[in-house]
Amino acid sequence: MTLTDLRYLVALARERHFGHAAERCNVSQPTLSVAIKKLEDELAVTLFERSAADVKITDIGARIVAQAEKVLLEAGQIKELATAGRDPLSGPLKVGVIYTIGPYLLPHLIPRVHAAAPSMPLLIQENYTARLAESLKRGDLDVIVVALPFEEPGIVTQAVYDEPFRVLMPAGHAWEKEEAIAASSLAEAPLLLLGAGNCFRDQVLEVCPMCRSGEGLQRTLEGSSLETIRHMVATGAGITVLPSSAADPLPDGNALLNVRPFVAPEPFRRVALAWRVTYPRSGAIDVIRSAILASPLPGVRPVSR
Amino acid sequence: MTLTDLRYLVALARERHFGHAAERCNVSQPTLSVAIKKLEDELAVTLFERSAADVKITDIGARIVAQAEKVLLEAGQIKELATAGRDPLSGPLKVGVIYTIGPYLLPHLIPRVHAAAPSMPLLIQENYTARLAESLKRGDLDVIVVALPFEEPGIVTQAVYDEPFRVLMPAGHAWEKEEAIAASSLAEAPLLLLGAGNCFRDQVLEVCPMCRSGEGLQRTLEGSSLETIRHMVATGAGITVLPSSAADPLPDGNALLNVRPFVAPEPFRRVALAWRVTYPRSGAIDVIRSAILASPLPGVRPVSR
DNA sequence: GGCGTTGTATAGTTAATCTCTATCGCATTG
DNA sequence: CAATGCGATAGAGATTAACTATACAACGCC
Repeated sequence: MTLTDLRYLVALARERHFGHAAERCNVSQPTLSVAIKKLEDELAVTLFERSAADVKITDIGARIVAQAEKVLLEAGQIKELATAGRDPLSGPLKVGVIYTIGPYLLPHLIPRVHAAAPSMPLLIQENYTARLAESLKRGDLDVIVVALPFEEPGIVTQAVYDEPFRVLMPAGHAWEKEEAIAASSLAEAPLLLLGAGNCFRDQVLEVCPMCRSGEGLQRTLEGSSLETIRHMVATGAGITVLPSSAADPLPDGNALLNVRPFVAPEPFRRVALAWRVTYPRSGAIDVIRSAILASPLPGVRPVSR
Repeated sequence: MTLTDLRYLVALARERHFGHAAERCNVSQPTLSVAIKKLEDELAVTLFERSAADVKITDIGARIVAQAEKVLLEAGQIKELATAGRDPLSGPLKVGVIYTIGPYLLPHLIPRVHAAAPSMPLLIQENYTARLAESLKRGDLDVIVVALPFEEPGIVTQAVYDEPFRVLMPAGHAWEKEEAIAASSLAEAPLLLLGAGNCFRDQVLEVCPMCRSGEGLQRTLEGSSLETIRHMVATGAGITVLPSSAADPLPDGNALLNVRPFVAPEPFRRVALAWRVTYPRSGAIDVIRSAILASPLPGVRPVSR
């Protein structure tokens, strides 16, 4: 029993004439004849009474035809589902973002994606890189925004932008008069750091090897956020390093805080998109990339593909 | 897209492993692989993300699988319907009976058929032979009980029983002392006849050629029934001829009526079943035949097949 | 970092099936 | 009784579906 057989069956029930039914199905009369006979043999039921005068459907035949119509209807729904699902910009997209990007990117990203792909709602999760990677591989996320380096089997990454680091210090700090800060100076002041698990913490420590080795005065704030740290800096608890997108939006004449770049070569992080190689909705990812690049993130430099 | 493809699809969605899914479908892994790929091409949608680690279903894939399950479920119903409908003794049987048999046969027939085939309800229509024949050919009836001769293209008949004719006369009639009546005598008395269209009327006239030619005293009672005629005979309005099943059930010592056979050779009618050659439920017809033969119709002689 | 393992895709072949044209057989009709 | 209409059947050809064998990719393990 195939869907084709059922189509023949329904056509014959409608036409009550093998020739006409065959024509409607764009097949020859013998083809339809044989198919119906095969169906009857398979079901071990007489579906039609053939006579010279006309073709009559049996009681059981009528019931089976009604069921066959239901099957064909449901099968048609499959094609409709496929057509509707063909558009990579339709259907929800599960996006993951690391904590140190989310608060600065998402407010810009979400409306831009919605404008570009109105029928692609975003389901967003913020988390550590490691957790995002796990969810991505498991299929709980479709695409994630992380900082490089990020290497995972089965995952491809695409750099989107580079983002320089800034030094944040309270108003009245000794370095206030400096134009730019040398990375090596970081060990001299109490440096406020995010907790373990945040890749940005590691990247900052990378910038300041002395801090990493524990020679500096750094203090780790577990379970905190860049925003909390910023407030702490404002109260004079120490200095910190922020990505430009988090540091630069502040009005430069902020009463409590000063932002300074590093001296060249500026340390920076490279932010990338990552998804499973097998993920089929590449169009959706393109939309995300474009929306990120269209977002006004101060200080960032796009990475050409 | 075939039902087989959908079965593969559902299996793969369940197993999330091409090899295991193929095994469950009793096909080789490449067969299933190719089928899924063909489906994906046809629907122009990626249903699964294949990777070394595992097989993930896409969002659209999951929706299509759910729909495929629905299709397969409905398709399975077809087989169930066929199985249920395979029994010729299941489902209603549309039976037609001529007016001069129905009242005497049906009270016996119906309970016997119900006993033999409890899930085959009878839908019964009484009518003239010509009308029954029309309904039978149109498919409004499945089998009819008529008197022979009955020849119709596409219709087969099977004699069931022979039924002798009887003479019915009022008590005190001149022929009361006769053991048997000669057919030729019928022209001498007022003979009450059914209206045109009843085959039994013609058969009676056949018995008595003089009556047919209008030489007798016959009176036709249009729109009447054998029972009405019997009452009229009882009131002395004339005599009549009845089939034995209608005449003999009377207690012989009926105060108002006398029943006499004809002198040999007794005139009789041959009652038969008729159905379309193409009618598939021959088992149902066998049940009807058996039930008729098991009915206590006085005077009738079974006709061996 | 090469190598074995696991798992899917591809190639090539064979077998089944589907569909076609041509024709038969049956029944009705003029 | 020939003509016609219609479904069934036969035989050929083409398509498709299945198999086996093998390639290929990704990961894990010494």
